[in-house]
Amino acid sequence: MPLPSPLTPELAEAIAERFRVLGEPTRLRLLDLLAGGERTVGDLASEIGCTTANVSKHLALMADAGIVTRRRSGLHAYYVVSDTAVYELCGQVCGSLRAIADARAASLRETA
Amino acid sequence: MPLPSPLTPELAEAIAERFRVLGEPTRLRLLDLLAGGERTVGDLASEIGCTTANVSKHLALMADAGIVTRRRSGLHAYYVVSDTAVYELCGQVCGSLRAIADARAASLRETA
DNA sequence: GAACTAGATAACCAGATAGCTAAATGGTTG
DNA sequence: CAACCATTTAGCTATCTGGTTATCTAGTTC
Repeated sequence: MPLPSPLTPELAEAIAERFRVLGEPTRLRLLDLLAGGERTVGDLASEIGCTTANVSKHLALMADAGIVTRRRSGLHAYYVVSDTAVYELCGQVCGSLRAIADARAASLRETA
Repeated sequence: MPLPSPLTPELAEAIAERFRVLGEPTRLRLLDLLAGGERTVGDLASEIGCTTANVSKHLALMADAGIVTRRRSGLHAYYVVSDTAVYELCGQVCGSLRAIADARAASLRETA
């Protein structure tokens, strides 16, 4: 299933929206903590060091985006990552960052 | 080279920043147009339908991020994608979006 | 049902940013 | 060097959003 070319504004917006969800460090840290399995809001909040209200908002946003899902049990809400492709994305971005840093270091050397 | 766990705030910010660069539909459309090879600013601007000033700013931002590089020749500035991994990222995101849409459609059917 | 707890939501503020117009820069050509 | 051209930058506005505090909801326990 190839992408339309030129990319339509609508599809560009849909893809961009997903990137925006991932473009926030607190959310990436939450996803990282969730890599070990489901966790509660308060648990995540205390580990990250911010308010439960804030964490709840981030998780709700990611749930809307289809990245995490929620399971209620008693007083607690357990969140789990439903789209594990996000970890691949993060890994690939790290690869790019490393490659760019290396290239810049090399160009500094040859200019010197 | 594994990522540190838990993800440090600094690395989370670095990864998030790259996602933010991609989290803008106009930039994604520019990258799509650049998939065919290098193009000038005015060329890209007229194809997308916005001001050259705006396109120039977007391209400068992506150049800072190491995604595109610039080549000046006479009056023109030719931009080209230097980190082609961005196309992989977009493709993966499209895959996720499709999977999520399918899953939601399926859950609608079974609830009905 | 009253007190308590976990989580969600509302209202608000501060900072970031995409877009515009206008002005500046750098290169070319008469 | 003067006119011109493509690109960049500056200044501005409107919008969006991450974080906070305060309030509300829902489930538990006594």
